[in-house]
Amino acid sequence: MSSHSDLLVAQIQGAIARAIERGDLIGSVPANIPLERPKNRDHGDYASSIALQLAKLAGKNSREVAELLKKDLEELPEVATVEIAGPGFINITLNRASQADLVRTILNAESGYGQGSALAGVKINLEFISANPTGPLHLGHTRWAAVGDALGRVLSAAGATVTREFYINDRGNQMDLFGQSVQAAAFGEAIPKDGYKGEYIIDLAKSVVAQNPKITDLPASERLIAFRESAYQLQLRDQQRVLETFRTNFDTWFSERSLHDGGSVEHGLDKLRKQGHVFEVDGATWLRTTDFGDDKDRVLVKANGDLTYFSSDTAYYINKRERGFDICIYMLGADHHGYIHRLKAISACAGDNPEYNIEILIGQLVKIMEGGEEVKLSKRAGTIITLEELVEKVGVDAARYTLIRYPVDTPMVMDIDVLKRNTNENPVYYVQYAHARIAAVLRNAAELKIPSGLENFDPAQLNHDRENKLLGSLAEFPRVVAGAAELREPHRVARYLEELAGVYHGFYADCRVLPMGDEPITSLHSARINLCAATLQVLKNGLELLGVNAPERM
RNA sequence: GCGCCUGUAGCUCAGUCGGAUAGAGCACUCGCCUUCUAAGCGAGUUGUCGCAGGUUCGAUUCCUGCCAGGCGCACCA
Repeated sequence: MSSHSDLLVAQIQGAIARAIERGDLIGSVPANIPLERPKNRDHGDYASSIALQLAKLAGKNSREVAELLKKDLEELPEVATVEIAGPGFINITLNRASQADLVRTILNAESGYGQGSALAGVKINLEFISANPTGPLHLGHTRWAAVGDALGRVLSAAGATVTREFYINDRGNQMDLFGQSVQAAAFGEAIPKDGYKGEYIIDLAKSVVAQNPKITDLPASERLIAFRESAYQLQLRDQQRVLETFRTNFDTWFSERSLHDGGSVEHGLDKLRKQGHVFEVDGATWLRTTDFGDDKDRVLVKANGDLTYFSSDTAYYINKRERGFDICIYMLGADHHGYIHRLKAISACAGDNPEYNIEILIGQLVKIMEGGEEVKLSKRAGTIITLEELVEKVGVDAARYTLIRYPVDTPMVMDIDVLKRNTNENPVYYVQYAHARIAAVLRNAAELKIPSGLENFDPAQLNHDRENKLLGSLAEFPRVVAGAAELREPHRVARYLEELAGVYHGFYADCRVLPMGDEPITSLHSARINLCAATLQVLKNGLELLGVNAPERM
């Protein structure tokens, strides 16, 4: 993916090196050259403020420094003009035809356009949702289902090997309480206090009994376990089914129990002991997480011999690392932000680098508004609205897109009424509409038998301002994907697509693509059709990264 | 008390590495469909980037303090 920006950066670095050799500049060549696409079109296709940074060190006026670099840039065949503006900005305008050649790059790369290699060779474990198998997935899980899945796609696009993992919290008191609740429902008894309520418990009880009618005859001790285990399996399968319809697929469903049954917890404890961060007080076994920024030490084994949930966490982290993952990403809800320090401390206690091997992303809350009021009721779960209910209301595409388009560290409000609307207010339709519109143009072009292959593509034809702007946006895509992966922020892809859709609509309004009436067919028509096809490809690739459909017709 | 997150237009929000005149959508005003999807396009109006300092050529962005809001601080899971 060699882009114009890479080319320009390399040329600027070369120019600086030559200037240093001549003695015009002192110091070394900076590794990072600032190069941006200016908001203002008068500032060229690309602009760099490098001269302002170098001026200090060189003891020269920054405009003088810019002049030193100007000639070298002008030598590039791809560059049309170089201007020095303001305090010393270098504004670069590309040769139109060379910029239009991007269409060729995109159409040849197809779905590969936008893929990069920044994370090549890095094995990432991406853990998200990780709900208890004791009830339906609700709104909080839904945000992660959408964002986590999109992040997985974006990281893969950056070259990483990604494993999506769902940690099943299938151990502990909650499971027992769950079993008791389902059993009580089966016998029509009162749900134990602090037990699970909601219609789904009754449905589960019916399913469990239907599956195994003899369950009610079992002796009490066996019966409770049987209820718990059957209901667990049914509820887990229900979560899997719902996630599948939401287009969120996991590579690994990791059971907390398996950590204990497989000896991973003991193994983890051993490892931490060897690292020297385990101690005993009051009969309990502790991990000295305060050595690494936690505000208090944490108990691994209680005085009564029981293992804490925290012990599972440590064992799980160590297990992930031993499975070969370089980076373990945890996506947690806002109510778990207190876990950041202790999880980082686990990594440090295990002898890893907590700045690299472990990352914790915290997602803030989601609220749903409908008819001007907050929606809280859920028929199924009794309290909070479920993933399935949200999808029933607005569909998978709108739900996924809306959840992804905001940074996760800010609380968000989903307005159901807006999501049902098919207008500009609803960004998912805006982007999808652009895709469908282009698809229609290409269908018509094929029908008119206009030569449209790349062999008929003359980049020099594309010199309208709108075409130029569209090409500029298309060129940004690989950079946007790389940035989204690096910063773990898939919403950047969504925002980019909205901008691209807007730029396309502008082009469409001013640049007629197909011949009118009996107008003769020219190479401009062919060129524009190729530009449309390239835009279609980028919209499609972008939507694919979000797991949102790119419809051919709307 | 300690910790995490947030504060940008009337509303909902973008704005990685500090850059030129801080951007979208909605709302409001006005234009554009007898030929490619008007679910669209164009033009206009809207700001003490929470407050106060600091760092520097330059701060919405980085640092410190304060104010306001959300959330969390178990030998629960």
